[in-house]
Amino acid sequence: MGFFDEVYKIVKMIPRGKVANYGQIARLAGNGKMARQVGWALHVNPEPGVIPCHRVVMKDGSLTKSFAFGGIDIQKQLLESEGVVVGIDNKVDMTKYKWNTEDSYENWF
DNA sequence: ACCATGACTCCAT
DNA sequence: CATGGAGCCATGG
Repeated sequence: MGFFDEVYKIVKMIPRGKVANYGQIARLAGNGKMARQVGWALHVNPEPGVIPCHRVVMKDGSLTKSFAFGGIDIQKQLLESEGVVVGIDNKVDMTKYKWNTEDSYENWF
């Protein structure tokens, strides 16, 4: 597979304690307009413990309400267990926790 | 091939 | 800041 593999590979690269948004992953996978497909890819092929999909959130930091591993509360719990503070409105501070791919070149060095 | 759906995002109100 | 509509594209019926 092409796009899906890229998505899984990239999601696995997200550092612990950081989050990424769908559009960002889509762009890294080669197609900046596939944000929805990224979410769909994670939804149909969730590999708990392998793909840290709880680190993928909306562009504004909102957690997805259709999280497939038990709900938004589980995702929130997983994030906080990694040190990512989730607000009462289920949002994270993107300016503080966003995965900076620019500084992560070493990942595909 | 067409239509509906969706873990998205952008822009106008 | 909240909401709604439009654009987006892969998948499935």
